[in-house]
Amino acid sequence: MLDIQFIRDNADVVQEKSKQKGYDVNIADLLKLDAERRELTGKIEALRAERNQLADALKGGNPSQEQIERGREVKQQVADAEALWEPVNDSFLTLLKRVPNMPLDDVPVGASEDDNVVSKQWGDRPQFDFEVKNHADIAEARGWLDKERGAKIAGSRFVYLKGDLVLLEFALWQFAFSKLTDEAVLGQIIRDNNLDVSSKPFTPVLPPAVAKKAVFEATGRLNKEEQTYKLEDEDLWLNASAEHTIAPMYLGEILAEEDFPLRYIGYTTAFRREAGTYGKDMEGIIRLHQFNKLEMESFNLPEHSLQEHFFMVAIQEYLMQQLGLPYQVLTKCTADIGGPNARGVDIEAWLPGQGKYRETHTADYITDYQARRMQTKVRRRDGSVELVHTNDATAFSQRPLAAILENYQNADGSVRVPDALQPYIGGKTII
RNA sequence: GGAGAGGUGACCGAGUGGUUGAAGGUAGCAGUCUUGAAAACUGCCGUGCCGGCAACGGUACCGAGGGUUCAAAUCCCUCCCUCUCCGCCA
Repeated sequence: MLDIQFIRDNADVVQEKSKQKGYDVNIADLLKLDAERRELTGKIEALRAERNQLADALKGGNPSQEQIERGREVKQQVADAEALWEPVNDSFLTLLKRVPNMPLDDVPVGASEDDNVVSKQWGDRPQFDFEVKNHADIAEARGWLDKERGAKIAGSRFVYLKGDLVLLEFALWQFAFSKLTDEAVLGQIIRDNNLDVSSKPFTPVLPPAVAKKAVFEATGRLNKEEQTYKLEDEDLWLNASAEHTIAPMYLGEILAEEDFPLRYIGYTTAFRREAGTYGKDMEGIIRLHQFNKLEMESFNLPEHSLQEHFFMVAIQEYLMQQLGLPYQVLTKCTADIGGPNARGVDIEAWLPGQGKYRETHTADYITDYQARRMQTKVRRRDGSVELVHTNDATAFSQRPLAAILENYQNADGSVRVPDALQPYIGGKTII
């Protein structure tokens, strides 16, 4: 959520930029509620001050009947004032939370994902002298993907992944873990991209796969009920990304400046209901209800967070380059970056079997928007306290597996293993 | 699942109705001393919101939410969590 003081001081900008992101919020209404809330707060605090003074005067004990009567009277007045304040406060908070983060100036203004800007393309698309297949056909032919039995057990969009594809997936995780925990590798990425960030390695983490509703709400990620699975009879929701359970790790905490940046590389199985997307992107493993993902999440000092964002994108590119997968980088437009984001980048891998680029990575630049609700702060060396910045980005999901199958396919239906993954799959060169 | 103990500031830890926003200690910051450092000593040292240029004032917060009372960290209720022992189990 945004700082209300910032909204008061920049009402026009906030209104305009919210509109650019496609958010229908009325800043004038919000400020009216804000003023009303402040006025009522003032009244309540004045009454409380009176109550406290009264109690203070009676500290010795033995209050007179008259004093007790007066105390009751003030108490009732406080209660009445609070009853007026509460609905105003609720409306105020509801509206405030609805105001999206402000996009940076370099974010293209757009109305839909069609207005995202391709900022870079890398790699040569492979040429084939046979009819290329998509990853689903390749995988099903090899017995690596069983959708029918997955559906029998758990419903559509749940699958069995089997055989060498499973080994390839774990090779992908191991590959990423080993690079992101290697300070020398990170240092090289930083130098190659002229970045000004720490080379502190990422800490691997296996977070809880579920969280309480209040925690999900605090992350500001709108995990609407139609998108998120809930456990029956429990106040627990299944995560839709490791980010959802790693970001709130320091909920309500004040961290020491010298510990920054705090970098995590977390693995979870994620669950998404994907309501409203049936018939869209259904092939293979592209949009399943259950998938595995390795996610980068870091907590940063405000002055370092933008560089950290670029660093995460650079890491994503490095990983894709190591795999030899052609990709393009998208600077997402205002309509597509999402409410909490000030900037967003997608990476799309080339899928020859489909003849198009498909999203495999996202990088989110969130400033303090998420930290404000989570109340995750840093105590600076001078003793002052301020909100941290959070950054997150995909390291790998399972989608790059689809890209590997399609880009590295052979005429006989086998698949060459990218050089970078071979050490992590027992030295195999072909599966 | 059963029995018991407990959740207080960055950390440890006092505090069972009013003079406690909270003793004491650690860490941190500033200083004295020292060639320098350490030690010792002195002072400062929670967060949010409202008002104020500021000094400061008001208010809220002692796991969360309710309640009792003129007055709650302290009493009552519900929930969450942690620890110990027993049971069960990957």
